[in-house]
Amino acid sequence: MNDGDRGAGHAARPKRADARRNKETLLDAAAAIFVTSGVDAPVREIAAKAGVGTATIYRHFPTRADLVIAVYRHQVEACAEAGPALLATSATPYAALGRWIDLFVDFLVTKHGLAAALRSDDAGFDALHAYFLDRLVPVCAELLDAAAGSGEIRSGLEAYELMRGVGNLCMDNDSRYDARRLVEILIAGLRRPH
Amino acid sequence: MNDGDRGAGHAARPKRADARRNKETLLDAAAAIFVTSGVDAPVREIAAKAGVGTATIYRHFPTRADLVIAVYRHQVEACAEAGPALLATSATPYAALGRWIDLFVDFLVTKHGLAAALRSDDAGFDALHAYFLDRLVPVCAELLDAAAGSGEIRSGLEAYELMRGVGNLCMDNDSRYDARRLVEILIAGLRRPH
DNA sequence: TGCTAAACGGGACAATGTTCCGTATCTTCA
DNA sequence: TGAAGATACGGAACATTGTCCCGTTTAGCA
Repeated sequence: MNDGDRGAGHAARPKRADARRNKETLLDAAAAIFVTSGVDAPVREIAAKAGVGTATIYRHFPTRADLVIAVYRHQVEACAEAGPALLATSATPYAALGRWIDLFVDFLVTKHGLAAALRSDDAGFDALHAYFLDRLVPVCAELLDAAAGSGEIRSGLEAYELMRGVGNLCMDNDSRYDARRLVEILIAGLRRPH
Repeated sequence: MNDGDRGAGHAARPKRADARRNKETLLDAAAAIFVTSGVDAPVREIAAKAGVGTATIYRHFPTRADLVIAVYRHQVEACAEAGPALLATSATPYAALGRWIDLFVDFLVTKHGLAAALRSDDAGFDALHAYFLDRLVPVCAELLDAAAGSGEIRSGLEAYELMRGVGNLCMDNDSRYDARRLVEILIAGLRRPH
């Protein structure tokens, strides 16, 4: 789906060329700023970097969540698509689950403040929340179900809850804290006692 | 240690009675506001509830962390003191660890935003962070060491990291998320595979 | 009762999110 | 090619909140 069209069948008027250009510029600027200042960087900072007014940001991305989603969409999609692939190539479903969670963790820990935003019950982040849910929870559920089906893990934990827990464990940049290790322990805790 | 004295040996002039009174009033007001609006409630709101000016808050509690610590000091102390007691009365060190973590979770989940503040790398919360560390990490370390010594859990995880992980799992009020369950899985993940 | 230091309160300032409106620019159509 | 209308823009304006300052009040004491 391109920026110029409307997605649905009957094509309405395409957006103006300068608007499309600005949207691209904003995405690049936001991506750069997010790396240095996190996803909570001031709107003015992003606008300045892109060389546009603040209103332009709100016009293209009504909420901050929309901007965050747009910036990370590619990586989220890649993560989502990796799920079935891992399930097909790993020795056991549980191994696939572990590897997929690793991917998710890798994604989260490199994005300052993303996990915090994801957790936030601030209304402005609802869209972000919903997007991650729609895109990743079903993938996780598939892996979880497979691992439960093979008898490797206890059942009864919702994918939603697991994802949220992993996200919570990752929203921490402390130097004496290793999110990967904690997540690994959490996943180990899923194993059915035998 | 009372509010009127200086703690150390040579007693300087005690604080004025109205100052002590205001400090008490502020603590009560803050406790009430924290319940309804979380520990991030606006300074003005707390000041208004207590019927004092905003500057008075800063005078008594230079950072928000100081206020939060003062409000929850009793509960934190109680939690810290429960550690050795549980170790003495539980069937195994691992059981004691589990029960103590339960206490900690109970404390955290009932305080909106406390865990988030604890996690925050915002400089203003350094004191809060340090206090929790000083007071609770040693207790946790004792339980962890005991459980490792009895061979029930894998060793190699710092108490600091575990506490932080548990704290992270608890900073979530989502209705479809149960922090206790996730923490239970995490603790289960500590068990030495056998 | 009057003096002094402590404490107070509310306004001032700064940072940031959000919205509004006059202006500039693109697109279309003749 | 040159208006006309729709679209998008930019920055100022407003709201919220944390933080600090300063003139005023008050408690403690002689």
